[in-house]
Amino acid sequence: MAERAEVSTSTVSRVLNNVDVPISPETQQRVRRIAAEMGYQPHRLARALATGCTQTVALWAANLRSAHYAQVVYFMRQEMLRHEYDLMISEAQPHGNGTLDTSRLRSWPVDGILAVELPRASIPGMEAKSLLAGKPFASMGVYVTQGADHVRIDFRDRVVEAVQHLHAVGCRRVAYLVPDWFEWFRQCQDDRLHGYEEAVASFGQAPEYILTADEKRVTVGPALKAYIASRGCPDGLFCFNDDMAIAAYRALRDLDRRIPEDVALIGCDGIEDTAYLDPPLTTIAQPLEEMCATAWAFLERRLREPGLPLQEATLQPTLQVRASSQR
Amino acid sequence: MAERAEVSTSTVSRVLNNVDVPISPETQQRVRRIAAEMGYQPHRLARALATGCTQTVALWAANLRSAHYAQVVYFMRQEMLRHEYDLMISEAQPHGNGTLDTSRLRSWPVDGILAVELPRASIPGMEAKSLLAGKPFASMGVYVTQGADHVRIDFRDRVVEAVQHLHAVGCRRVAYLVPDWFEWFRQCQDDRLHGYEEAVASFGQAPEYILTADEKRVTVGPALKAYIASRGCPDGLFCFNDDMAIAAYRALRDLDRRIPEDVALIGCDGIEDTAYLDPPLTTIAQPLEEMCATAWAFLERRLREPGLPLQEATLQPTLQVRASSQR
DNA sequence: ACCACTCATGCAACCGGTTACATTGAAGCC
DNA sequence: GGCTTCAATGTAACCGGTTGCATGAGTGGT
Repeated sequence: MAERAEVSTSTVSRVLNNVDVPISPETQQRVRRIAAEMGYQPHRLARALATGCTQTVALWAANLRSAHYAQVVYFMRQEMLRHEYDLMISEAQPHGNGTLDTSRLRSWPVDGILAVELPRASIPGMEAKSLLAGKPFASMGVYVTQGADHVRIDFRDRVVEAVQHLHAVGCRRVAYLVPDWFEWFRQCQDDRLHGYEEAVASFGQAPEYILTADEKRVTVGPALKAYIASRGCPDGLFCFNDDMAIAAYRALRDLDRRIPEDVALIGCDGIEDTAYLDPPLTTIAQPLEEMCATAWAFLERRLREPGLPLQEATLQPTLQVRASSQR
Repeated sequence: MAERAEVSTSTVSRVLNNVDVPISPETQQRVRRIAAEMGYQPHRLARALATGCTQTVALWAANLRSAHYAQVVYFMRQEMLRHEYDLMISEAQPHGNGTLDTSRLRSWPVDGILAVELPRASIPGMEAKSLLAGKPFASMGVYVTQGADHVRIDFRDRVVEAVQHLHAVGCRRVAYLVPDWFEWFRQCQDDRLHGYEEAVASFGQAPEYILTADEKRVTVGPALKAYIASRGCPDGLFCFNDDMAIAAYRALRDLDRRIPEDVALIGCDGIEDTAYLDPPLTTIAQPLEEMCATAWAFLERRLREPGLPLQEATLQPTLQVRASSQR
């Protein structure tokens, strides 16, 4: 502590942290001036060690590679910047047994954790809370995390609207392109699944699922082609997310199916790129900025008041109708 | 220290850190067993405070919103994961005066900094090194950071190849779509600029620049349309990056110009999405995985040996010819 | 038997702050 | 004037580890 040029360290600490202990105005000014002169930066590690609070939160995303999550990282970081917190990033790495790998997270002392789309945490009996050793936790997204602060994106009504819209423009066979973790989705109460089933039921079609091994484009495209080759081509396609929809563009083009004339297409998430596809993709856009701001507000509040009752909010995505579903 | 059930804290520390002080085998086993039993996690803050090393690095990206940087974040994180380091993310925020805002970075005690594309740092007299208060530093990308470890992507030859390829397929007026920080680019020795100028000179065309206010799609598209309206349409377009190329797709479509028949298009960076556009975009793909691995290796080495001479590497991107430039 | 020396481990200072508690000096009250 | 009270600041313990140095128990040499 070079401040000893003037007074003792505890006084300095009190002044700079605005502790509510009375301090003479002259001393305050002197300390402030000296600190400014020498460009004093309190050592955050030391402070964190003493106070037990690091001014850092972790963002835990299901899949950092997708543009959708990149957007979430972006917005969340803007939010952190405003609140003078730092952001560590992590990726959800499911163990073989279906639990989440928290070892890396636990090792770094963050004050709290923000998570996006942790499907498995929403399965009863697998609360993320217990996995995280009681760290303040807020989650966001479609999958509701049991027993934790959560900002929910309620896709159901928009999916119903989207699929009925496909029917309205003349589609008579609307399939759902979806990763084949099918049982998970049912257990997770996936809104999209329910919305799709409700919608097709409303116009008397049986649900038709096109399953793909995962969400990667290199596997989705071939799976779709194979499906069409063996069972014929639906005239409407609702996709689990925009990434899969983008893969579908290419697969359909390779098969000489026109969008939207032969197949009308709708995606999910609202990735910016989809507006630049040819034709522009109809998609259900998530209110990411609001989602991030709300989740941060929840977490920040809980950091201050750990005993707070559960905080929950539900946000509505919006259907953006573009040319891929217009006839 | 709950370990006092057995021995004293210093011994525990020595055992778990494999210090080269002789320790009896029984003690070692006992300590290890107890530690395992109680799931002991050394408190990283405390360790960091004592050792002065946090096992954390910051990644500093020019623009987190773009899919290109999202990829970099992704690959870098994979690299960190392998090496048991944690990653903080930051974004380069240029001050009004052209320097970089390092305050957020300096505040959190990371061991070192990785940066991607810091154009201004490559301008003589603005070395990033001095800005970072001597923190170990490695940069990556097109813009070479003066006086710092650097992994360079050398675009020049590939850009020459790309632009000559446009000429070879019949383009006679190849323009360069580029953000209008034009003076910066010259000062930064931007390879793309030099490559473009060299290539058009090789077939006797004068360079033609289409300047845009920034790289955002919402501004690039209108700028391109306005340019074409006033000066006519080039038959070949080389784009500063893929994001701008994606914006160009839409603008050209709106103007009823076909790709590649009316305008042949080439982008830069190799964003995954570009393969799914219609037609798929010809692009110059950066070897991101290798870039990240090399930059990490440089930084890691410098953390161990601060006095090391400058480390530099140059990687070659690859021209991926796809339908957007084929006739 | 004694000394020198090595092996194994404990002690205590330190990293750079925060904070409960003690101390000091001056003002207020009877 | 002595005693209480409170404002202003210093002291020291603590956060949870790491590490230089000291100590004590064996061991071998003479």
